[in-house]
Amino acid sequence: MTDEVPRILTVQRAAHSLATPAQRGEVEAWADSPVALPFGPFDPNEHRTLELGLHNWVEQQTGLDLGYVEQLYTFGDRYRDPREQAGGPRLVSVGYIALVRQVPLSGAGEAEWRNWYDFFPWEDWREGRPAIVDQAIRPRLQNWIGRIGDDDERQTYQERLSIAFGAQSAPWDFERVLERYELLYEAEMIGEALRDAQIRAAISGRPAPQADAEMQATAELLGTPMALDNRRVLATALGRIRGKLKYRPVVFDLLPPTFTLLQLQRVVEALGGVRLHKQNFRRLVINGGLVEPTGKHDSQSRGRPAELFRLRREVLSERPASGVGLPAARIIG
Amino acid sequence: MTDEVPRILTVQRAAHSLATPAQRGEVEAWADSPVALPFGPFDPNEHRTLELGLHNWVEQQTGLDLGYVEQLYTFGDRYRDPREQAGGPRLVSVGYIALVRQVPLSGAGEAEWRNWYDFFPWEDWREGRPAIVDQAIRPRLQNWIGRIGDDDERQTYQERLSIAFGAQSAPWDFERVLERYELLYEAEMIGEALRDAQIRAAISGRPAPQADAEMQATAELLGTPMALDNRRVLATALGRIRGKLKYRPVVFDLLPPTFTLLQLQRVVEALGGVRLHKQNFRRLVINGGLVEPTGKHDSQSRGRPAELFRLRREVLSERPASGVGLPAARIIG
DNA sequence: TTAGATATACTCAATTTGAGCATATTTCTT
DNA sequence: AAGAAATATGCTCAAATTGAGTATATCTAA
Repeated sequence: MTDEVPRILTVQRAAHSLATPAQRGEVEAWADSPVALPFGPFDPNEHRTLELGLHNWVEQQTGLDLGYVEQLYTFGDRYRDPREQAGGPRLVSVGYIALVRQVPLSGAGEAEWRNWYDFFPWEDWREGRPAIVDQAIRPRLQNWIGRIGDDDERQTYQERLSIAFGAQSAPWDFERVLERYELLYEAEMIGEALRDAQIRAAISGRPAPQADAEMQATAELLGTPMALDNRRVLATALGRIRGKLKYRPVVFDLLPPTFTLLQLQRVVEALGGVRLHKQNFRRLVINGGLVEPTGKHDSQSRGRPAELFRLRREVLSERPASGVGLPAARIIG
Repeated sequence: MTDEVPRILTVQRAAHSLATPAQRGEVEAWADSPVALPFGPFDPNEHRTLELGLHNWVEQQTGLDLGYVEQLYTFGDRYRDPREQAGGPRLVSVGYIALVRQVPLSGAGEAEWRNWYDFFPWEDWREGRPAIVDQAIRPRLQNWIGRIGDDDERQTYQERLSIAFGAQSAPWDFERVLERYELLYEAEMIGEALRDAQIRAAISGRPAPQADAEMQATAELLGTPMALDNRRVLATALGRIRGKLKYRPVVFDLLPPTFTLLQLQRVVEALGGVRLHKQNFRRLVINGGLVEPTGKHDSQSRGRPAELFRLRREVLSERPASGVGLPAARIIG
């Protein structure tokens, strides 16, 4: 994070592809986005574990020394790379999440820190409900669903819309980042969807579908495209992090060893995409035993100096919180 | 589940291995357990997605038609199969969880339902704290850690012990199934650890380490071994399910369409490995809007007939629960 | 010197949780 | 037929947590 902006590390998409060189020439014209998540091959001879391989090429591409990482998801669908050949090899990617403090970058990948809400402008509610939701997303999705012929199918999509983007009955669920992205992709409102349709057409020799100016404009409203399905991967990651926020002390990797409570709150807010009630937030983290005061004070700020806190190491071994769902139900014994 | 026993589906381990036939002959003597999780190859030509591949071979091996499945984790460490060759191919497995009602089995895999606490006897606290924890596990682990020479390393293991198996400061955390399994494996208290040590020795030509009678006895106390690292995979799954239990309505796949609240409670208890307070559990699921009454009653039971409930479909779209960790902190706006 | 900004303390009602008691409706035993 | 045992369900009540403020403290900038 810098200031209040949560950032992800991107690299320039190297010219790698599963397609044959011939196809590549033909298809490369459909400008794939050069913005990619850091990625690299897994070499079973070199690396004892997937995680060690990860550390290795992240270091090479970005100069970054990762600490704690966590496996995210394994992506193996056909045509993740739309240039993939039927009958050819499959691109299977094992995604990992690492939370690190922002540091200067080096390495071979032309790495860059980017505001992750550039990729999901509808996910940041810190300044209130984003206008884009009601002005562009909902009406267009509703329109697209309305045009579905089959009754059952339309019904299903209608329900997915309510779940993903909320409704009277269901509030906006900040964790459903992936569901939202997938709906937008299926409705071809996302840049990648237009691009992939073009590529598929080019490869199969069909005439390229025409994306009209309005579709293009919508796609531009809906954030920066990424290479391949990287934005989908990123959506999965954001959802996962938001979920974890609730029950694991996960944000401290993004903070210096000592920090003020407002700094902590700002990080949580940035990841969650919401504003929190300040006094109650303090009470929660202090009474919850997550942090302990250092006695020192921050001098840089505008008003009354804030006390510096540190993470209570013991938290990692104590039960961090017991959630509210099913068996928060009292355990007997 | 049958009655109060949670079960997993196992198959007979087919004679598959990454080792060469020559090595296989040599090593097959170290009787690998025939108890395995259902598994199968992924064929990118056949299957559009990993998940479709999964459905396919599960059907073949067990005759089971899976509904909802969820990706668990991808396992790619070297020597997951201890017969693996240095420089040879790597066995990478993408694990999935499916929750299904118990049905009769068919298929080619000689599938069987087995009590999952047969594999983790220390995880079932429904009849109180299992004696095995204090009589066998803790003292032996403590002893093993005590013999570690390096001070820092011993300290680290001591902390892992507290986190995994609890201590004065930290209570037993029912979700840390994997941490517990890994400690036991590292301490060579688990059957698989003894077996893998033997196999590694045989392959490298070193003299086989002698597991004395006491180690053998301990290993037998600590549950049924499985093929390869399947028990580790299973530990990961159990931990994941227990985590999900808290904030997602995940148990209903294990119940008939209508059920009594006690049935529901028994399922939750079986997965969680704990007993719950009955009246409060009712209040939680009813007031939480998870279930709704059908008006019908169960007639089979001993005492007063229990009302039959069903899952409220709407729950799937509503916020299921908002957890307690960090930003249960009130959202402003 | 004061306005503005920020931090922190404290209050109070509403809600949720933990623990239990009481009552209702069955079947089983004698 | 009369309990006894088992199960389901309703209800209470104190303790803890949460939601939403108000009040006060301590700094910087003008």
